[in-house]
Amino acid sequence: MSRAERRPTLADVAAEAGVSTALVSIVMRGTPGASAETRSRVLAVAQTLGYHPDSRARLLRSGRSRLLGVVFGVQHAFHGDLVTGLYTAAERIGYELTLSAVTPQRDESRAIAGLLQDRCEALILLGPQSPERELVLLAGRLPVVVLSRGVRDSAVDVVRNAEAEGVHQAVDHLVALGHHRIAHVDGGRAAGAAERRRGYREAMRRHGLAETARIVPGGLTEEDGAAAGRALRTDPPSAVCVFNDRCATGLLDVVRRAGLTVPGDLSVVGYDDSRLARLAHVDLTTVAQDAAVMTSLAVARAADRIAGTPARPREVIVHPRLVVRGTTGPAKR
Amino acid sequence: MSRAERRPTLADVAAEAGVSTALVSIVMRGTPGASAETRSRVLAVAQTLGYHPDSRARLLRSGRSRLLGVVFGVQHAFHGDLVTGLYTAAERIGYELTLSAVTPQRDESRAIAGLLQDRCEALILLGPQSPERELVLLAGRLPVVVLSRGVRDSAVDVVRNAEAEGVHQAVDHLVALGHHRIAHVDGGRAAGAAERRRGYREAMRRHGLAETARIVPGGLTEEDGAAAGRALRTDPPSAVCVFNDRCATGLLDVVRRAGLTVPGDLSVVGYDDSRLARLAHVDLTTVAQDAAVMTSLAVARAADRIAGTPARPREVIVHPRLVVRGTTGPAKR
DNA sequence: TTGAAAGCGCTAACAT
DNA sequence: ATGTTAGCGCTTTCAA
Repeated sequence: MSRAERRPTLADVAAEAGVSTALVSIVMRGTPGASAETRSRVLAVAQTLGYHPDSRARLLRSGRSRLLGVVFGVQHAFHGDLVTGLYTAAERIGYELTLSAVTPQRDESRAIAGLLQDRCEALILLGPQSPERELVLLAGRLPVVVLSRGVRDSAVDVVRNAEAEGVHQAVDHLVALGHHRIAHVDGGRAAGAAERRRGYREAMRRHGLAETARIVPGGLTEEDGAAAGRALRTDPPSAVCVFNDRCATGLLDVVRRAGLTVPGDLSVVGYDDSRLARLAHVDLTTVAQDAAVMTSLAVARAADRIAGTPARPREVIVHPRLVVRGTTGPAKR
Repeated sequence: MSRAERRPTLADVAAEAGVSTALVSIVMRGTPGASAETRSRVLAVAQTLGYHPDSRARLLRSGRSRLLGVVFGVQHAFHGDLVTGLYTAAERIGYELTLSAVTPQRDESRAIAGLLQDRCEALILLGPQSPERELVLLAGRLPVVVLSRGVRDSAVDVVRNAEAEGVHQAVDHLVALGHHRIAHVDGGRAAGAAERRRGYREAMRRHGLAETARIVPGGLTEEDGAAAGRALRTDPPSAVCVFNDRCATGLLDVVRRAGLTVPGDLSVVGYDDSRLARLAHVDLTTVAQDAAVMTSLAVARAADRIAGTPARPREVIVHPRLVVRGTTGPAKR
């Protein structure tokens, strides 16, 4: 199993094909300026030699990297959806993605530092935790687009959801089904939680239900949802809007084990439209964030900033939509 | 917010500090060969100029990238754990990681091609789907370490779990609790499923329970588990070993809604010890794969291959262990 | 301890 | 359509 001693270079291909390196370069990049005959011969040689261009040398020479750095949370399921969309969007406009994960042992600044060394032309940060001043500092060095988090400073571009609006839709839906005692299990200090909480209060007030509004401490995880479910057992409302899908499934599990039926005794709405919610046996009514739209906006914005195109508005709001499934139904009597 | 026109280079720092670029290079790398005085002056200049070395140029010149390419599935929760471990292990021995994701729109060969362009020195593939011959071809170009999948060809290094052994432990545990009618919900054609199925058969035979062995078609997802749960409802066994944790939670959901108690009426064992299993309200007895061990082995193996150190055995087997939680209990009467 | 000079593999300007 | 030449920013001999 002999491994090639040295990877073949442009020069090797050129020598083998009997042409100049410049010509091989032209062929490899698919740029016009080579005869069809030469093109196919060079390609054939490259193929047999197992030649692959060295992107580092390429980028070093051309001065640009056409690289978009992405910081994501390796735990975070929704980030998976976003990364998927980012790849697609970046490819469409001729950019590559460099991924840098945040893990329990590798914090955000480490992840970012790695990308800076790679000479990314812009950074796309998914729900970053860094303090705002660090993001602003970073934005002084290169374009920064933040997803799923608000940033006040004008140096940073933002693409995010109209969080409150999603909750409005959820509450409207529940009210239309005849519910009045609608509770909200919140997300604590998680990104977006404050806004969703506000959305809940607004919607309840708008329906004249401010009196029955009830906010239960929740969180991001199934665990948090389970705790909230236990807290609700003594005096259950007829419907509940939960911070996210994971939390909602935890809650569902607990209330069902307590003997309540869903949506008979309790209607439940999640948030995210994660794969979890779509599972047939979960079948959770939820608020969908459009990952495809968010990511293509983010990539487009990054590209604009790199190109120096004035991009306005700085903050793009994506509108969520309610996906009605099986966990919501008419209020009893 | 003015953005720097051009990033400062080594030459800029050298000029500003009044020394040669070679000397700055020495200082920046922390290599011996510069006076303490020069060192601090150069460092100060670099600091004020906001100089960051260009890793591409650096790697191009030094001929090595010290880069390990990792292919992972964005969807796959356990891959998140593995990536976490890989970062830690790689850092320990002075390698960097380059991540390349497989998404619904971006297949494995695309992910691998990207890494090859980046001049990774070795590839670590998490549960790859590519046909074996492609992996072998790849291994002809650079060291390849495969995790969580067996590969017969001797060109590819493998780190994987003793899948069958995990199921042995699960069955032993259930038998010790007095169970006889133990079913297995399998993983179909998923990676590792055949082995786990075999492990189940072996264990049942060893306990003289070959007669009562029963394999129910399952799969990887909650959905599959739910279907298996429905299939079991008519004639439920007293215990069931499920292919993985996700599938197990789907099954749990269905059987509980059908009125069975766990572990009173039915004991359930999962596989993976995913975060899911550890949740307090799920509290699933499961078979743990040690991600930390697997990843440090994989990284060490990759480094050995890169260094040309003979690495034996080619296939490293990591032993799983049963984690007993709340979904298993004594058989009735 | 420091500097001069020669590339790493590639692309871009300019010739031919 | 093809070749020549000059670097990109850095590291690495080799000399001083």
